[in-house]
Amino acid sequence: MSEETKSLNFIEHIIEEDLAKGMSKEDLRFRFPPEPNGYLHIGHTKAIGISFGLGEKYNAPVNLRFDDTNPTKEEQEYVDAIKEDISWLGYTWANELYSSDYFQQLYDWAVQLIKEDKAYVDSQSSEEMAEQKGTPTQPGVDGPYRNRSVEENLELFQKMKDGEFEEGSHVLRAKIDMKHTNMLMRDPLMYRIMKKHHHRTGNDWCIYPMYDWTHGESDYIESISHSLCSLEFKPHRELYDWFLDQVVDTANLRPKQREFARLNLSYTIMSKRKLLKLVEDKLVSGWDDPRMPTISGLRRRGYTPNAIKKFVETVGVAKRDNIIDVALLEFCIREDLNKTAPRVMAVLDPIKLVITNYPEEKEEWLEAENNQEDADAGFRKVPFSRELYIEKDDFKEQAGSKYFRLTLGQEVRLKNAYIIKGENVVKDAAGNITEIHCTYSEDTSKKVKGTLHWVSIKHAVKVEVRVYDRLFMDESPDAHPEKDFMEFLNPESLKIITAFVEPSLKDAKVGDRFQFQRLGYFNVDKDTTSEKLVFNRTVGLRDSWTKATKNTGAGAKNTEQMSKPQNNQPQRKAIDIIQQIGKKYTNLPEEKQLKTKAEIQELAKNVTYEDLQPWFNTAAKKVGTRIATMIALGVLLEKGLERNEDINAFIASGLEDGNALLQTEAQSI
RNA sequence: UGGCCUAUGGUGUAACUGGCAACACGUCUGGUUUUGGUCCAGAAGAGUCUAGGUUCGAGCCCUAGUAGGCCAACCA
Repeated sequence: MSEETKSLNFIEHIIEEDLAKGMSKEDLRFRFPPEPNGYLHIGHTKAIGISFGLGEKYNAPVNLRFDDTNPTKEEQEYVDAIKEDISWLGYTWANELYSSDYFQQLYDWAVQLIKEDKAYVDSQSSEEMAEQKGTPTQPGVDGPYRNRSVEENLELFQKMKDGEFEEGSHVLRAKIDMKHTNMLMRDPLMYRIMKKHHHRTGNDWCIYPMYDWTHGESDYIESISHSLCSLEFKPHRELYDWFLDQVVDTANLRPKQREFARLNLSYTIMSKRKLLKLVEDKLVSGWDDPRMPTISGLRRRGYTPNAIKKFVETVGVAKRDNIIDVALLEFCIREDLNKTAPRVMAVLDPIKLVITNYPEEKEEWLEAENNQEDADAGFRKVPFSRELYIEKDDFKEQAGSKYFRLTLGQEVRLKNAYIIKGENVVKDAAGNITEIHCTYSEDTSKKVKGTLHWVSIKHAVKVEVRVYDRLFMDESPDAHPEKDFMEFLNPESLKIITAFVEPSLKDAKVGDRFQFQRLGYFNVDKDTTSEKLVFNRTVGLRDSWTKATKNTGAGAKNTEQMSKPQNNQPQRKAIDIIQQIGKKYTNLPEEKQLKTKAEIQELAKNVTYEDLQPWFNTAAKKVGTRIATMIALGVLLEKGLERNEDINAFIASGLEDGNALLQTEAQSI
């Protein structure tokens, strides 16, 4: 059984290499280390997907470790939310752990470092220390307390621990090198005094370790083989290794930190601080507002774990900064929901349709397929009667031939029901259409261009629908140094609509997902009460009609419909094709070279000197391109092109070139 | 005026040990369709940042440049 070989990302390559070099598969172990100071967002999903994905791939344990070394910011609420989000995504951690579990061990190691004269207590203000630290371009200088005796350091550190000092009066620093080119190595802080209650250790400690001192040692304690984090921690790696050097026993596994580029999404912000501001300023309803990029927001919006995982898998893992198009996220959720969401009919922007030849009191319950993508989804009944709602957009008094929907005199199909023909309209005094009158025919076998969704007015259920658009109108709202990201807020990111849905939806439960046919995917919001159903629009269907009309000047209504730059060229120029096929000329086997040469000569007949001339400056290294240019030049000269300085210089350079093929072509001219 | 990292279609990611640059999204055609959805078939779009070097052959190796990112919290 041959497995399909999927290409590996750079982290997987590193692991495979380690395995090849003798590391045992059983030693593989990963961790996801969130700080419980906010909610997880789609960006974290990438980190989660990488570490937990690796765990699944190699059948290795993955720890969930809360990095809780700063009691002023961290709260139990966030711990609970993070656990819920990871579970919801479908991942299982091997152990639930906390950096605070290791406070004693960390303290003991710190004492050991002091005894080895590798750490010292500094008693200056943070301003003084910052000054001595220098800048990225200027080395730092040693502070006055750097050479305290081991005994004094031990005593001071003990007193720090015992709570005898005020916050800010002393810190413990590693003694490394104040002139180091990496600023993180300029005697980094290991401990600060904080007389704060900690969500797990209570008031046991009044000194708390810093991230750098904590993280690598925690990895070591847990025997994490590969400690994966985002790119901005790259400079920390040197310090991570230095701290490890001080405590690692070579008999044990030594963790390895590797960094990948974090996920950025277009039209979205990921900073926890900025997301918090949206919550605090009440611009959104909370961390789980369906417009938020948080996992809880996406969940409430109707996204599925599968879609999110697929998305993370698709964006890949590399080391360069990226901005992923939200269209990819939308593709992933549509792809998933298309297969699973039951179809129903709902009218969001209703106009009354009267079927004049349908009896007043009659009603029929017609059979409707729940999901044609899923053979097991079954059927339901939908009520039909003389008076229906259809979408306003689905009718025009008169329209061009490209309009497939209802017009006067034309026939369209009502989904799951009959064929109707527009007859006339009723207007109010202002000239607005209030009713459309039509006649129906029971022959449903007819071929018609359009199919409309509808609901029977008598049976319809009135519901609230929340239609979301992107929160920001700029592709990267927080990438403008001159402008605040808040300036780009989209005032129309939420539209609350009263809509009518078919009665089968009456019993829908919070979280249930549906496709409102021809409109999009919707789910039942938690604000739903026994009185009122509330739906969120998860994402609209792909809509090539709106796309086509807006190009002809109908105008985009919202930012989702904003057109992207179109980059279509009617036809490629002959010279471009020549350069393309010429590029690999020297790599080709001889027979193919001949074929390619003939092709170039054929194409060259359509090339002007003005097209060709710029290619004379092609870098010497790009021999293939130069050969192609030389061949084409030959054709032009044969056609009667006059030689000039540029041409002669180009031929001369070809004659002198080290490449025999290029020489030959130059000689033949 | 330092150190580190990165550079491949519009976007994201591949390309094994150097061998005709591939996949997904997006875009555009056409077909099927009781969803202008899905599905199917196809197309356009890349001088692999620049200039040198090594090589029969470079996206990949070397050198120099350019551009972008990160680094000066008692945050993580």
